Amino acid sequence: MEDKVLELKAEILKVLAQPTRLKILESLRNGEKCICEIVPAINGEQSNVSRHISLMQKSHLVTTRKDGVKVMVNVKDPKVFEILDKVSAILKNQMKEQEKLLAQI
Amino acid sequence: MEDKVLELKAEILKVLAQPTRLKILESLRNGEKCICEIVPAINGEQSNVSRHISLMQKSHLVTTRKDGVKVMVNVKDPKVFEILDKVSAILKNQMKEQEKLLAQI
DNA sequence: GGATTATATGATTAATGAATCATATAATCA
DNA sequence: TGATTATATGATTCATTAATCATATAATCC
Repeated sequence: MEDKVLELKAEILKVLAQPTRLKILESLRNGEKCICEIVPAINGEQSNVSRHISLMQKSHLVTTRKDGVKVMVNVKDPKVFEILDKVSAILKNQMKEQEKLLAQI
Repeated sequence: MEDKVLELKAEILKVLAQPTRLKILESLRNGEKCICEIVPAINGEQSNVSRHISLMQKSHLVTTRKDGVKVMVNVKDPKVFEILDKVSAILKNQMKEQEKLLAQI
């Protein structure tokens, strides 16, 4: 695979690879929310949440639209959630293996 | 979702979110390779490849076994490739949108 | 117009990570 | 044993990034 494509893929993954952004994305599973709803939902700081959403928008993982004073945020491609679910599945498998190892003690 | 779980998910994604590691993983799609094969396959530096593989092993994304002097590397969970494929799919969609925008000019 | 609410952003700090060079360890073979 | 091949690791450098505080912008309502 070409290097540029790999870098683009790495960039997308990098945006996903951050706990606060994962929290924000999880809070958007049920659809659009404004930033003012996301902040309390994830117990975050306004300026920090704003920056993270701006970053995710720049990398085209979320879309935003203005509704009066509010900025409504939505996850653009549901495949994002499929990726997060696959990561969960990998984590679960890892846990199972750990349990097996523990059982041998 | 609990914070600790989100951090674990972010850690897995962080391991994937690096071009050199993506290259290594892609080189392992067809199965086990020793580090000495991976280095030329991705046109990388020996010490760097060694470090990246060690890191992926610590986060349980690859397994390693010794075969004489060689260290054979394998991707542990094929779901990793499914994730990489989903990222590719997202990228392709993004490209398509860009083309649409360009066509409007 | 002034107050309020929602969002954005500059500046700073602290932490993390990738690459590289040099060198160390370790297994194999002649 | 000595040479060779494969891998690991310490030290360094450079770059990136998350969080936070303070403040700025911007829309809405009274």
